[in-house]
Amino acid sequence: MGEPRRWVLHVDLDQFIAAVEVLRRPELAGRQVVVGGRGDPTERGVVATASYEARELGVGSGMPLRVAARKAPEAVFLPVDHAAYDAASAEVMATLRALPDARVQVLGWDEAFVGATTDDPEALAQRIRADVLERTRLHCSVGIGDTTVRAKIATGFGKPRGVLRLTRENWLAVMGDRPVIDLWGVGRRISARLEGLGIGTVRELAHADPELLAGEFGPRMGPWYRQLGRGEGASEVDDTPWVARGHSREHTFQEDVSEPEVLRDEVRRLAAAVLDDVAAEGRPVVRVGLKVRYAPFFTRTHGRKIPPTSDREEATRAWLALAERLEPGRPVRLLGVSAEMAMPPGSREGTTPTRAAW
DNA sequence: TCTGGGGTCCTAGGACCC
DNA sequence: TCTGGGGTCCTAGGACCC
Repeated sequence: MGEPRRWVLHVDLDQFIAAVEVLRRPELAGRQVVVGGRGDPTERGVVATASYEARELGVGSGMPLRVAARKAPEAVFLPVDHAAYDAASAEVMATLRALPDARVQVLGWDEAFVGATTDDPEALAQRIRADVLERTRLHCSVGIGDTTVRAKIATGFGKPRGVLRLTRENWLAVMGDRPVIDLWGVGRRISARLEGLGIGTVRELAHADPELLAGEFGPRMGPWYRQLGRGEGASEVDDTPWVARGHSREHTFQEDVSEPEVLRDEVRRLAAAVLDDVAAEGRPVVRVGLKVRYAPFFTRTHGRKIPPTSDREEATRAWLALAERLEPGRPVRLLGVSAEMAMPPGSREGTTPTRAAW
């Protein structure tokens, strides 16, 4: 047991979206459930979450719905229901905040770090699992670590409904021989570039030449990847309120669109939704962006800094001006509209690169 | 297989200025 | 004339996460 000390716990709900859907439709328990898009597997869209039963057939997050339907023809397909997940998530986070002397840093709908001082982190983890289950009827897994990075990785080994501890002492024993892509923050591309440097495992990354990494990835990301390989990072949970940098909306057309007037209407529609989100923050727009994905799948972005404005007409004109840059007649698959807002004075700037995910 | 939507941050390169 | 060096701002694109 030992002396009380600081711990980071990472709480992650098990198949969160699918679990929320099953809660309100108990008849779906034990069935193959796939949530994504508008719930129509003949449409353009991807899987948000699949139940474990569907995963057994090879259905996974990010997979096109049409592919999922081929792999799991018997599955129940449901539309994404943001409001329902928002509500369930709020209950989970409230449960965590009710823990005594705990700092809570929300990472997403179904994830949070909890910082606490205890001599028995496993007992705390089990209490969290019990509290969350009692209050929300949702199961979760908990990773225990001496850094946020290790806690986050530990959760994956605990799933489902489990608890695992990962610290400086056992990090390399557990992770050393695994491929770097298992690290949080290393994806397919970075993994391939590391492979090109002869770095394939977490242990090799942990011991890699810092100069080599800086040369390949730059002065910030190079050192950051080496730190990741060592499981190092923040050891304290940051529970200061998060200030959104921006808002965006995008839409994939069910069929490609070439008509300029249809595209302009879509820009106006997306802009209105973005401006609603921006208005809720009460900060002016300082930069506008337009994203276009031409058929079959070629994406471009256009952006422009603008004089700070909270005027809807003015902002909308800025987006429509960007839309003038669309290539006339070229079939468009997706349009997106984004806004960056002025940061309030004294607000926290980004800390580490993986802050990106939060 | 045919590829959503909402975020965040990093990097490279050009423009511009002294 | 055959061309510096550094800093800052801006834009586009890349990568990652849930």
